Amino acid sequence: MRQGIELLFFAYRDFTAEPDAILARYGFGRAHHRVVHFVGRHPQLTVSELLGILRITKQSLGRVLGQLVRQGFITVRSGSRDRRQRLLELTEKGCELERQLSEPQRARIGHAYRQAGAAAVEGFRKVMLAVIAGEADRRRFERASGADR
Amino acid sequence: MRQGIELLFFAYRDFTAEPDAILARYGFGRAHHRVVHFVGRHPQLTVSELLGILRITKQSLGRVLGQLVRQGFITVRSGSRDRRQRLLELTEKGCELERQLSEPQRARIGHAYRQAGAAAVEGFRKVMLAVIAGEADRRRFERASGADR
DNA sequence: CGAAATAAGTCAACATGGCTGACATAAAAT
DNA sequence: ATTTTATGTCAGCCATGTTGACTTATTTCG
Repeated sequence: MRQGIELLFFAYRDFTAEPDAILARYGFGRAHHRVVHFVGRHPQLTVSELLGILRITKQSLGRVLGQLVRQGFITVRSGSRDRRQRLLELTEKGCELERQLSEPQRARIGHAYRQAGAAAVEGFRKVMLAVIAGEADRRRFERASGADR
Repeated sequence: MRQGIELLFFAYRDFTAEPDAILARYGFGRAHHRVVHFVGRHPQLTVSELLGILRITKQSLGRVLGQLVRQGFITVRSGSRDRRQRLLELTEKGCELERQLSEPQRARIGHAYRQAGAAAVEGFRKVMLAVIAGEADRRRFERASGADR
């Protein structure tokens, strides 16, 4: 039980260390990474959806999102169905940043998956899903999910 | 692959949410939790060992550790073998705090383990261990480990 | 023994990224 | 026409990370 707690601590610590080093070169932090990641995975994500995922305040998000938009990593356009919404998308530059940041993480996870084997990965997914609190968040991970968001 | 990345993000986010709320009642933050956790798990831990685990600077640790010591959650005494070392231990009050903080995490992990089953837990452990970068850190998780540190 | 290395602590200053609270604007919904 | 919703923004606070400089006590090593 307590081992599980520590596994999460150490894994997360090492999992974030490499991207953090890359982010520092851009003058960015972990918060920027999270935004770039989720906008990359879900093009046309709205601000409030992003707030719901990150569980931070509008003001906290505003700071990092503003920097990413002003520096040309993310584009914003109004929704057509609801013109109040801002639909977020990565620019080419943003995609490149996302690739760079996720590269070490994909390598680390890929290595871990190969090392552990397919059956272990299955178990890993099961446990991690059960750790996640909300049914809504768990649904993001449904198999062969074509439907985003 | 990218799912694995997100699983770690969501699991860690939910995993830390409940203790954070408890910590706020003490005027503490996540950093205090980490110190209390590792001192609890490894009585007589030294300052430099703790620094190695947390991967933060002496100054950052000094702040939170100082608060915990001054407020009577942790005791410090000099090592007998090496009198430069400070051996850290939880007080009764510190143990109580540790129990309180770990309670929701133990519940969450316990629930996830039961939900997923023993085989899945085995796989979870395998993958998580392979995500952890350092051989030394992985050794902390050896089976039936009686030997600490 | 004396010099160098090590464990720990401290001061100061700075950055990131959380937070609250208050308020503004545009668009949609009622 | 009013209210609600989505978003943005200003100001200020706090926790926790950072670098750099320097001190003290103790151990280790030539």
